[in-house]
Amino acid sequence: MENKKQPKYQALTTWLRQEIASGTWHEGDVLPSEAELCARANASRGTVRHALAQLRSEGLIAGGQGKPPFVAQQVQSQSFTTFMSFTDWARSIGLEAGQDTRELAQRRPDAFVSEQLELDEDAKVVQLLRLRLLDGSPAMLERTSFPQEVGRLLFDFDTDSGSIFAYLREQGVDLYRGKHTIDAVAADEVDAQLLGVPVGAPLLREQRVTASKSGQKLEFSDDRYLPHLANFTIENTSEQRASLSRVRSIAG
Amino acid sequence: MENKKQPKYQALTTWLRQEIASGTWHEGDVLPSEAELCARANASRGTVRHALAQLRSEGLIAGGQGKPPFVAQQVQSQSFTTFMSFTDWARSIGLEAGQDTRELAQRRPDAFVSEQLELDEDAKVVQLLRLRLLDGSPAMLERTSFPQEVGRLLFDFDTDSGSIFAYLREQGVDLYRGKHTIDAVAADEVDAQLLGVPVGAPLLREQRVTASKSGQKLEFSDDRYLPHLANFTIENTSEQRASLSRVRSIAG
DNA sequence: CAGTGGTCTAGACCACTGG
DNA sequence: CAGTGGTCTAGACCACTGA
Repeated sequence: MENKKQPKYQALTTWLRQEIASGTWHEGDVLPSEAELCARANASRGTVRHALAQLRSEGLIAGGQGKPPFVAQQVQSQSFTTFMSFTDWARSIGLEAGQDTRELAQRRPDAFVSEQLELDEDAKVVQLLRLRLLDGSPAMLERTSFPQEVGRLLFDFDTDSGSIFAYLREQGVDLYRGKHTIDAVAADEVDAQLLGVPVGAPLLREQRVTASKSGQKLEFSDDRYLPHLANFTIENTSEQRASLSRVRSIAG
Repeated sequence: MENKKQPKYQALTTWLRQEIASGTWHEGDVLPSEAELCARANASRGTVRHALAQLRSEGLIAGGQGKPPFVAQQVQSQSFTTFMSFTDWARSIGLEAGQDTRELAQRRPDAFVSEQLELDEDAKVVQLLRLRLLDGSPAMLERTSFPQEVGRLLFDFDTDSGSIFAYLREQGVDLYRGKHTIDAVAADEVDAQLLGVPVGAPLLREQRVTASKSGQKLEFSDDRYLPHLANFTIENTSEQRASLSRVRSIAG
């Protein structure tokens, strides 16, 4: 038998997700009815509905009363991983992510960072200043702060080798939820020098706090993008809440 | 009896939402156990769990196995209307929206606007240039273009009186879905003069295409915010997709 | 240990869709 | 009309939490 840890409804969603991804059912195609899925999966209707509800919430399927569910038009929407990881994002748009670490230090944070991470006054953090590249060209500058329990893992990691997000997850760090604030900011001297723009040039800033499932703050980051290289898009309707994705800017 | 159209689980979510909003339970407080909610609502556990799942997906409550659910930190999340309408948004944060219409004109659009609205080459649009205020101070500059069928309604409307979004909906215009692109841009001369910042100052830009349920494009807008007055926030988790809101910036 | 939420079942009735 | 999904029930077993 397989890993019996995974609940049945999740096995079902995984199976359906794969079938859709692999093209067994295409956009607009009708899925098997709930009753038929029950039979195929040898599950009760509640379990099947639990699985379908999950796919519904991901926007993969749609459908209404009296009609079988169908494969929805693929919404421009990114998985948690793609949205949280610059490396994953770059790959998803067909570019290669690069990184140039300028500083990795342990120090006492300023009040703002300390507040974001909900740290004691005397707690130290590990701070990383890293230039991110797309196909070799500067695209974003990240200033990331980690509490010591998390940050110490970075001293055993080559921060020029790739995704810290992926590395920390491999190390068992429970990066579960992200809160992102997006605004615009003028480039300061450091931004200007590393990103190759004049001081005062507009940058697109994303400030992010990442926390564990239990709410413990694990990371704070201030990421500044060249606005002609990246932006954020959101779609919403009067029936659904917004879903978000970060996409490559159209030239201009 | 009441409207019996509303299902029981939804009545439950509504009730719980109100109790939380009205402060019966505060942030971090523990909610009644599922068993107790069953008793109080005279409902089965499945129904109660359906209601709780809804609140969970909205981020209102959290909690894990073996522990009762608790009220989570309030997620900033906005309805479609609040996100689409500056006027509604201002009200939701306790400020008064104002507007100063600088121009309302009918003309042939440039290629970019024409493409966004999916218009024929020779079609004209109604364009609006309007400064938006928060408590009397300039906060955002909007450049909005409407296809003629929609735009002509504006000539019967006082664009200095309030929400165009609300007005158009009253007129039966089916503003159903929005696609928003967020980036940063340097203030041009018009921006600079009306918003009271130097030319080249960073502005937070939201470009938005609004469409009907059937996909017809009804509006394109380029809105430029003073970045210290507004920003966008998004939350996501590894289980749920992102939800978005535009929030008032903390002073800085 | 008792109490909690997580999962699952089997069956029921209703509202809606399509032929 | 038959078939579909939407709602609801009653009961069961498990995994986890905290006293």
